[in-house]
Amino acid sequence: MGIRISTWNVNSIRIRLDGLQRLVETARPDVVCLQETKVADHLFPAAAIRELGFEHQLLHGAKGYNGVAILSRRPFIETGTRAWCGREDCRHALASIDAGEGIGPIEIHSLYVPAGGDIPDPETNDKFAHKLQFLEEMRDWSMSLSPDTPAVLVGDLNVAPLESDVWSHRQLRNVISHTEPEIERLNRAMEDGLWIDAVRHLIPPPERLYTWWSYRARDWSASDRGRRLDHIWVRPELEPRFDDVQVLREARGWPKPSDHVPVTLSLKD
DNA sequence: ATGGTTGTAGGACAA
Repeated sequence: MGIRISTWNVNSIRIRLDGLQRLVETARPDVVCLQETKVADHLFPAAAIRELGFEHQLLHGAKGYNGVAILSRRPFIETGTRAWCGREDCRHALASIDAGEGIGPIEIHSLYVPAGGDIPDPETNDKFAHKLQFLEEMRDWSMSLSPDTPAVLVGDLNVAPLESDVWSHRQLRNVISHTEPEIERLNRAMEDGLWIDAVRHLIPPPERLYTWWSYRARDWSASDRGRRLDHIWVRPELEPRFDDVQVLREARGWPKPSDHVPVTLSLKD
């Protein structure tokens, strides 16, 4: 049976329902993890999404900003949310789901790391300080996870760590998402066997790979000034289950696109 | 060169 897990920063779920349907038809996910749903739970378009086959929905949203969700064809075994940096700002939802006979239950985490504002100085920019603190907390949290439970962490981590994750390492090295302090902290959160970057395991550098293109470009595809901000990490024990990864670049060209595209991981039995 | 666009809002702010 295996399992297919998609992650997508939708930048408002209510205006991305057509896109979600296209994602479901194209990538055939069993589980969809969303970020930036930008809607309070009682206004979430649950019925329309149920129609797409996702009967089980874990919502963790707020009015206007942030918001994460996990949509599943299969029942949840357990669900939860987590507050980061002492803030209840709807950036993390988790659910355990049966991934099939050979794999068993896995814990799936949908995460939305703060973007961090514009100025890469934690002294003058509180948003950047928050982002760095969040990334530091990711290591502590990762080390606290049970070593027995296979886990997958997906979402908009808002950091493009590798040179081949950005259109120009030189021009972005002082731009938030690709600065040294962010990359250091993101790497610390993965090191020592905590997580494997599943996407780069299956599509290794130096191949360029992006999941986000700014809305501000005249022609996003022609200029192709993208960054890989959306990630899928898995605990090392799941590595033998890797089957395939798909970055749905074409979604950036859909009508009313999000600025992020979906990423899908297939795990096999 | 310090722009440009999208979204939630129904003005300013976040991304």
